[in-house]
Amino acid sequence: MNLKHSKQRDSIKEFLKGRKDHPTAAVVYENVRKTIPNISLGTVYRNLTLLADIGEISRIHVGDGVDHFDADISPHYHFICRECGNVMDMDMDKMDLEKAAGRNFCGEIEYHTICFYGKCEKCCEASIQKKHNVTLC
Amino acid sequence: MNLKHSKQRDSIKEFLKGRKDHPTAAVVYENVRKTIPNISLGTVYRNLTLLADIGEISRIHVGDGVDHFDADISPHYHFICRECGNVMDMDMDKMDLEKAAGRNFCGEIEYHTICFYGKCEKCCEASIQKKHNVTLC
DNA sequence: ATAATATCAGTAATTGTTACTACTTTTAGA
DNA sequence: TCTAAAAGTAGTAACAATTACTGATATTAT
Repeated sequence: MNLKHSKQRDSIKEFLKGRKDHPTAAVVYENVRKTIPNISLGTVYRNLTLLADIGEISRIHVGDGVDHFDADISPHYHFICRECGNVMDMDMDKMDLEKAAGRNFCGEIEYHTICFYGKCEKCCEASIQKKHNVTLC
Repeated sequence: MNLKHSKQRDSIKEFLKGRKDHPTAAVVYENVRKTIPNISLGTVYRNLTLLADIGEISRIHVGDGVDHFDADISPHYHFICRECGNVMDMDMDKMDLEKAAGRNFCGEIEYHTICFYGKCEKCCEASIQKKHNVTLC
């Protein structure tokens, strides 16, 4: 393997592993800067791309125009709140859809993604509070 | 409704309706230009966004960094060829996944998308031809 | 008709991401 | 443990997709 060690890449990977949300490159940059103040945004992008390419992290497209990254590479699905934009994991098994999909399809299906969209728990509570003008404890 | 009529918007909608693939804004622009030569790319973007917002078309994110648009707003899933980048419809029923997903989730699920990724029929054939150095009829 | 306003063309600005360049680290081998 | 090749880096410029702005035009209700 022609990969060399770098503390920048380590920090990026470590930061991602400590998060359960799905940060963007900009968020990774802002946070890794706390330990490596002069790290470059380009370095963050390059290493996120590299880590995703070699399969150590995964890149998530949720439709907000920004790439998100996830240290959890086990197969799972995502939920995106249309209110606050948060990306969270869905606690459900991965579906065996590819066999069903392949019945009417002549190419080769390699993998699939599912995104659920709606309003997350927090935003649901917030809108109830707003509607009834009360504060839940 | 504070919507006024415009031939630009009509052309955009009509072009989209005549396509079974899922063109990008740039492709829409290039084609609508054949009937309205001095239409602006900004107008295409604005109207695609407007039509998507009012639900007359849908915007598709497949992860290639470019937005695709689809005049077919009936619920269905997509396949994206990782070789040629084509976006096509999957001929399968929409799954009832939201009930299952909601069991361990406290927010409100409004809709979901599924994207299958792999190699399309054409690209499969092309790679077989390349491997065996033959031309299929 | 005409006034109000949605829409337009053209262009500038913004945003997320990638490429480039000269300098710095890492690491395998003498 | 030197040393030099290769990978990595910071900083910045470039890029591509998209959006915002501006003054002009088209549509529609009255």
